[in-house]
Amino acid sequence: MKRKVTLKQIARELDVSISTVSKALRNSAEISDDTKQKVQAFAKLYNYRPNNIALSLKNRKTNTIGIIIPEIVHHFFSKVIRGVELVANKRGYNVIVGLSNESFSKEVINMEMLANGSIDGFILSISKETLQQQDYHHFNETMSQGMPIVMFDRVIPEINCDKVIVDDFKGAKNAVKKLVDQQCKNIAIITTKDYVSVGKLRTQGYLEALEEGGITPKAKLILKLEDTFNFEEHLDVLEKEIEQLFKSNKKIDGVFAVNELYALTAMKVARKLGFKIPEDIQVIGFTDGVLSKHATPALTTVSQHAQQMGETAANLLIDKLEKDFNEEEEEQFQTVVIETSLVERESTK
Amino acid sequence: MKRKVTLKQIARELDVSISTVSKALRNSAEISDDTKQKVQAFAKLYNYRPNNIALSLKNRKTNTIGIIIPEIVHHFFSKVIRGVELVANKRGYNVIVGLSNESFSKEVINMEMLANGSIDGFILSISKETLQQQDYHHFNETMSQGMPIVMFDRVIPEINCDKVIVDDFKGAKNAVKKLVDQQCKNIAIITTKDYVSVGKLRTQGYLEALEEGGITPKAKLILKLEDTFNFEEHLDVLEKEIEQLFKSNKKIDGVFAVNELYALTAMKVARKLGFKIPEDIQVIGFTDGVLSKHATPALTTVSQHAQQMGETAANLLIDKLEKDFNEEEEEQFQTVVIETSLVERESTK
DNA sequence: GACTGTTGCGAAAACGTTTTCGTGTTAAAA
DNA sequence: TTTTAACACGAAAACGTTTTCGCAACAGTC
Repeated sequence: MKRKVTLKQIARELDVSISTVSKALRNSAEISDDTKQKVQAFAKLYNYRPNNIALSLKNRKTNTIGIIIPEIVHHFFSKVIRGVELVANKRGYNVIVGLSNESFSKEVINMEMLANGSIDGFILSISKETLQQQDYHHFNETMSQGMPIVMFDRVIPEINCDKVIVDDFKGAKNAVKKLVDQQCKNIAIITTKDYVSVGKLRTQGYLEALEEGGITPKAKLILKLEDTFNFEEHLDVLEKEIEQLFKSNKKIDGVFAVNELYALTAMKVARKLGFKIPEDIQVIGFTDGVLSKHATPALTTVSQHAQQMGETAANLLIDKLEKDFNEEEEEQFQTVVIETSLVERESTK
Repeated sequence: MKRKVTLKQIARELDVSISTVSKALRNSAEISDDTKQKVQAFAKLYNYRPNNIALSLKNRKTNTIGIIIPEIVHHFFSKVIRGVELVANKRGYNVIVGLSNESFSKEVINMEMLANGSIDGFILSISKETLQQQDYHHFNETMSQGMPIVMFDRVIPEINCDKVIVDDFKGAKNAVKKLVDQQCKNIAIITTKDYVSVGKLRTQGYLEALEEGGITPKAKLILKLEDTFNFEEHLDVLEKEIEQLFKSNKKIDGVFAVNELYALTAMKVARKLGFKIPEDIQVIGFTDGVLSKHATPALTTVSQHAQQMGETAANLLIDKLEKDFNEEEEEQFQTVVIETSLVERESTK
């Protein structure tokens, strides 16, 4: 087991100084061709590679970006990571992943763990618990120490940083508009409580689409679910909630759900109750997931272009990291809005 | 924007030496209580945290582990990551993710990028291209430099390292046995070409289950697909292949598919051809995915316990990293086999 | 022969830590 | 008073780089 070879070892072997080795390897004009050849040959033979950690320390730059997400077993988030990794790698960066597991304290711990020199900047999506508690000190502290943050999807208006979001309002509005155009008269929405910003925005989109379609929204048709509850593990609870919705509103002919699971479950319940999709009830979901594509019938959804979000976030962050800080002209933050698109499949006419 | 405070700055402010600050913060007995208090108070005020990079350099230990996977937008792999992250975090490690995208060269590049000091060890699953080319020099080189590797799922017998695998053979055999027990007489398998080790093993399990059930395997019922082809993007091709299988074998009454996509598509095609599931044809998949659970009918699958694989791999790696290397008693490698379990849902009787 | 310029290389600092060892001061023991 | 021991702290090395600067040796110019 041979240890990794260092400049010092090469220097000792060849009886030159460390500086000479370093310069020879970087092809400095200071070094004679003879010496260069000797050193380079030796380095190649022993497969020398500069130690990243030493470089990071010297350059005060790790070329690594941290991404903190609430959950990784989730199509949306894993696609975002893919996007981040893609551009990060292309631009010479590594990606270090932290999972908050939707918990405030894990989010804080993860960020503190990485903020002490391990990375150059963050890309993150805020955990539900943090959103609820509205405690954002860790974001502000991190930024005040000169570490840039790019937030995506779940963001907070009050925080000053780059953001990549989807036009939740417009996406939802278009989806519901589609239902209205298809002659749906009683369109229900299955959404989350309002503290989840995306849920709130999508609900607003729903309301506006209805109004523009000349339909008066009815409170009975709006099902707001507690999003902290883990429905994936307790599908039956979700089913009951939705069944209740259908049973007390027999005339529902359209459903807009703010995520994949809600939409799928809605279809399942509807089918159980004897409705045909899309003949009796049309359903649209909101997601970037794989379930929709393979569902029966395949689910029409609002696509969020998760990978593109990841790519955009990574580019934003790296741009900021590599920007020349001589130009001290008041730091500017951007919010990039990714357009959603409606992927029409079989659950709508 | 205040820079992160360092020992040196604290030392200068308080007019003591760097050593004293360092010792005071670690509560060394060498330092007087007075000085300790002074230093600790100051450090707290300025929110001092030791720089991880400097520590890594000093300790020649990064407390970071690298995980290289072929694809992240994939339930199995993201669950593995979750498992890895869980125990890594618990044991004080960070996780850095590299995606090979099933490509040999990206796998090599990613590993080289991380092997130069950025991490302490690897957890990885081999890309398809690497498996095909059978070029494993990068694994051997990495290990010969003293960096441990733990492989999971897609492994190579010839390589000496810790491994975490699923009992593909047994899992497949049990699944097919279940079909046999359910009186299926013409059981087809949809699998991959043999260079994918897991595909091969699962096929063997299928064969043995048939033989034990007194059924003679028929070549016509074995569909081996080229796994490098991206079926997720070209579902129609996959459908045609499977449709061909059904059409030339009208008496098929059971299907065992080595992954989720194949199984789901088989169900879809079968339904299209007028078969009822599970009445006419029973289907079992192999996976840890989410599609199976939400399919209609819900798919019976062999669960791989992906998260557990990740946890096991992480523990194996960290154990090795933290093992006292004084005991030079011939390094031992383990292969941990995770038991699969059959999750029975609606696609079987 | 004295100056200038070029070439080729090494010493040392710096990045931020931890840790070993040395040392000056003071108090206790002889 | 002298010796010893305890105490409190600082200097310096080390981890592996890069880079600035200084300097010796030599060649060329006047």
